[in-house]
Amino acid sequence: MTENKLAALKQQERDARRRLILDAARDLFAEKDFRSVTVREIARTAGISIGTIYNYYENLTELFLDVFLKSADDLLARIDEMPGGGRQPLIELCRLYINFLQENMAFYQMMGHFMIGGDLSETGAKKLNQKMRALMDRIETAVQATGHQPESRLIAHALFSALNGIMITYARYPGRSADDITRHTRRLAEVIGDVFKSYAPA
Amino acid sequence: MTENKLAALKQQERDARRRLILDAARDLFAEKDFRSVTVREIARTAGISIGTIYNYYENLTELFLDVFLKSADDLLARIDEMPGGGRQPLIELCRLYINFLQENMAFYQMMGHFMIGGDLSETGAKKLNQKMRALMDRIETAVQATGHQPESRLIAHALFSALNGIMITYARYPGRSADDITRHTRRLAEVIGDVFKSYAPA
Amino acid sequence: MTENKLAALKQQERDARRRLILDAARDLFAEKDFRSVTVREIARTAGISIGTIYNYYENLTELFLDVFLKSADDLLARIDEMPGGGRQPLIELCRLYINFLQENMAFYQMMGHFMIGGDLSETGAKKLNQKMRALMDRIETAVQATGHQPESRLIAHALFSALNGIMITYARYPGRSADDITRHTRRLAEVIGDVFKSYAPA
Amino acid sequence: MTENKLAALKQQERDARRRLILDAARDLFAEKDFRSVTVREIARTAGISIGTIYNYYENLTELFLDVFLKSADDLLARIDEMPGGGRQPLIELCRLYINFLQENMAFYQMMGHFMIGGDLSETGAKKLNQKMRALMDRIETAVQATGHQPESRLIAHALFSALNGIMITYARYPGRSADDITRHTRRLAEVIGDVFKSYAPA
DNA sequence: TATGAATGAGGATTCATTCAT
DNA sequence: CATGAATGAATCCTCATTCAT
Repeated sequence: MTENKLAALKQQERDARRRLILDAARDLFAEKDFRSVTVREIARTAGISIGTIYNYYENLTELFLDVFLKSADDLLARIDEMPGGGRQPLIELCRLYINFLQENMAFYQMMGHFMIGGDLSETGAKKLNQKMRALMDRIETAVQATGHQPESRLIAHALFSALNGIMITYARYPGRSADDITRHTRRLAEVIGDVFKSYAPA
Repeated sequence: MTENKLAALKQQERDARRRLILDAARDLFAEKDFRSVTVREIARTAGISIGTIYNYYENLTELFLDVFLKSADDLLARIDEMPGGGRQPLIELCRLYINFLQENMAFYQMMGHFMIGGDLSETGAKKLNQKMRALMDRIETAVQATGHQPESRLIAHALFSALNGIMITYARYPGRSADDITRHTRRLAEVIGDVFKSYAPA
Repeated sequence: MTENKLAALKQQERDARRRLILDAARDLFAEKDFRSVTVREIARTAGISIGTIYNYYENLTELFLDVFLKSADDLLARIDEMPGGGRQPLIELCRLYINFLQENMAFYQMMGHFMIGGDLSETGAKKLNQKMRALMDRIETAVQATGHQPESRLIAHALFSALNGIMITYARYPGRSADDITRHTRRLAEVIGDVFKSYAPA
Repeated sequence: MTENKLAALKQQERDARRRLILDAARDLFAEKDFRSVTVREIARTAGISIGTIYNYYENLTELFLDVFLKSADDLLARIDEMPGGGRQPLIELCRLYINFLQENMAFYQMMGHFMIGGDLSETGAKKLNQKMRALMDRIETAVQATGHQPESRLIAHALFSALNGIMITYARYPGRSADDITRHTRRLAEVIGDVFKSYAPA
């Protein structure tokens, strides 16, 4: 029993430090393109040494992937906590997602990155796909709630794309204030939500 | 007058070489992530020296921006050449744009890049914004053609975002064949076109 | 007395663990260049922790040296067990030595390493030299048995060198099968043995 | 014609700088194990930047190989310049080779290194083998001159091994003065030469 | 005494940019 | 104006060793 407790403590400490690294990375991703974040920076931000990072992650890619997965978990949790009583769940979901993206710029950056080239390991790719599917399930459910039974998956894909597109296009529109951008992207999210809600395929 | 001619000739030659560099860059962008393309590669592909590239462009960013701007010009030209007689101009536009993106992966990659971090110069940012506005004008026109007078600019933004989102999400979906992806992205473009076409704000 | 027994037991345990480390290192050396073997690998192979290794050895060099010394002991034992009745003891010795080297690649690698740069401590160097002298004694004895009384030490040196040279030159000749190499090195050992056996200085 | 001259000059300059790098590497190899020589050190010693080295060599291995090949050329040249009138060409050759090894410690270090693992490219391995064969040809010729017609190649291999072995065993015998070592290794070379000269297989 | 996470200097290599020719 | 060799800061990652538990 004592051993069990000790092991549990060790694991807790390990998790804590992993979290430290993760958060450091996230903080940096909020400031700039995640691709230009270096191990040195992460180490310095986390207040640990470079070598320690490699005790927790095989390489930078694995760390980046973990940030992505954890962010996806956060997102899924937020969706699942959404009050179900709202009368416009689709639009609510759009708002929620776009707010999330705005706070987690790196999430969609990584989505694009890993989708395209992102030298992922076999298992890494699997984890990624699993999260993506889980996310799509939530969206599809919301789409179905608007009355679309057939083609609901396809429409979910389209909606997901549309929301992502907002970020790539306007997330940091040069020359606009952060507030302006926030307001605009939210407005767009609502429009898109409304557009999809109203959609009734012939 | 002779001087003028000479100057004109010089300018022509200059333009020709600029084109050479541009095309070399584009060819390389078609093969891989534009961020991983090096000056050396561009020089080799263009059959000129590295130094020459720096005679035509201040730095790599300027070159990349120029590729983006020229691609935007191509896109605008294609849109303006679109046969106007079609009964579904909005859907046609969606198809055209998504086809364009698929052939010009670097275009949307750069859009994301410049929007987010892209260390652009003042003038560079201006040129970029101008092109984006021109593109948005075409989209707005198509949106208005479906009957939306008020809010047409906002809807245009939403549509544009939606189409871009398709690419970031599905352009190179891992594990799918190129054909599958092409088919799926086109299908999504049509769905989005249809969704927006059918939209009639309350 | 109890204390003595306890101390003896402790010592036994200590020796056992030392042996564990040693054997792990040897196993790894059989697979690859000893210079590329890491402490981590040794610890993992031995099934103990890194720290423990440093409880038994000051540093990696000391461990490597110990492997060398133990290998030398093995070699000496084999030589001393050689049936004395053979009529060609010199050639037998050559065969034995070359077989040993082939099974203990690390032995000759380390010989070269320690002879050249090998940052050995004072005591380390002493131990090394002592073993080398012991080995040379055996060779000299075999040389004398062929009739060479004067200069026998010098000839022993020459013979020893010659045999070592076989390994550095042909031990892993690229493009040859392991079998081919074994056959060739043995053939060379015999030639060298024969050459030295036949030698009668003017 | 002017162009030809210009090109020739360029090539000369290129060769000169290659030589600069090569010599820097050689100087460092004389001081310590070539495996522990770093790019930074070579660059500093040569008085150039790190990047420049990579303009002349794909990677460190290629540079090391080049040092080896150039050393081999030097050796072959020395052998071919050997006065042919000597009455003991075999012993002369042994002396020459051992002197060479003593001045070019890295040569036999690399021989061992490349023979064993030395991640050589296809072409690199070819060049290496070619030089080795050229060297062996010289030795075989000298062996034949002592009267051995049959088995001369095998004996040449044995002799070559034997000479190399001198270096690995005594080149830097710890605790001996450089002079002592030189004297001893030369003496051993002579013994080995004499042994092989006198050899008459049954 | 055993543990193994933390350390960080040091490794090879890359690449945008400069500048003498 | 074209050239392309030289530059060197910056990249990721490794690994012997230490030390608190």
